[in-house]
Amino acid sequence: MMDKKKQNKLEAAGWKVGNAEDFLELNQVESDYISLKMALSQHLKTRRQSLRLTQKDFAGMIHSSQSRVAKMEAGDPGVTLDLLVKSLLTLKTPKEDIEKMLP
Amino acid sequence: MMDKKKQNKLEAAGWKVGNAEDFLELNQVESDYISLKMALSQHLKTRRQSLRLTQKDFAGMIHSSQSRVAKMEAGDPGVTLDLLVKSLLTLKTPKEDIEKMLP
DNA sequence: GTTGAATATGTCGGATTTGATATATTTCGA
DNA sequence: TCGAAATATATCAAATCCGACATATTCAAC
Repeated sequence: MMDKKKQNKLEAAGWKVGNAEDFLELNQVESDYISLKMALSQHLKTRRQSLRLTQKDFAGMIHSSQSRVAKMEAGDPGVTLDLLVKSLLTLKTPKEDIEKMLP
Repeated sequence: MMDKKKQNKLEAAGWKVGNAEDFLELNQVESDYISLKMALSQHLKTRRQSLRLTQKDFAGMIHSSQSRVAKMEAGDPGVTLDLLVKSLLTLKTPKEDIEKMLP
């Protein structure tokens, strides 16, 4: 439960609590998170293509399946950052490329 | 199954297949992935502390529990990048801080 | 040393993500 | 246009991750 003491502590740290602002903060996080995933999936697709790999070939490299690679590249919500990051690491994506995608 | 045609295609793209090198590549990815998670969890801990938030308070901010926050900060393997990234975004971690953690 | 707050550790049922499979659709060279 | 390769979409059981809770341990103030 959100008591006054806790609320004061959070507000002292600069956080709005208990009102509509809370929603906005969360939506901003969610929005950034989704944008990041989208950027990673887009980059994965173009990088795989530039390496002339089929989805099936790449799936083999990460011990997954063609259909899951397709979902990754389509920005399917049911794909984790973990899988996307591991995929980009497998394709030796340059650090600078990943930096550009950060929100 | 790994036929010769596919193998040639992968090797043309610079990938070693079918031998011990495959293991080394995968281990490198896994190693980078784990290092990244560790760096993120460490940073989460120090950032939360610098904001003078208890694990319980922060758990409330991300609608999670104190024990899960503890696991995040301890680098528990059963914590996803997704949760760590959302946490850092919630704490408005500067982009530059995240860039420093990339492998 | 006692006490209480903060953090760590273990467990669990439910929810989500996974690789696999089947199949539909698109792409593209012959 | 035809056919095959590539990609997209749907479904599923198994594996993984989640928040929640209980409890143990650490830490700091007194």
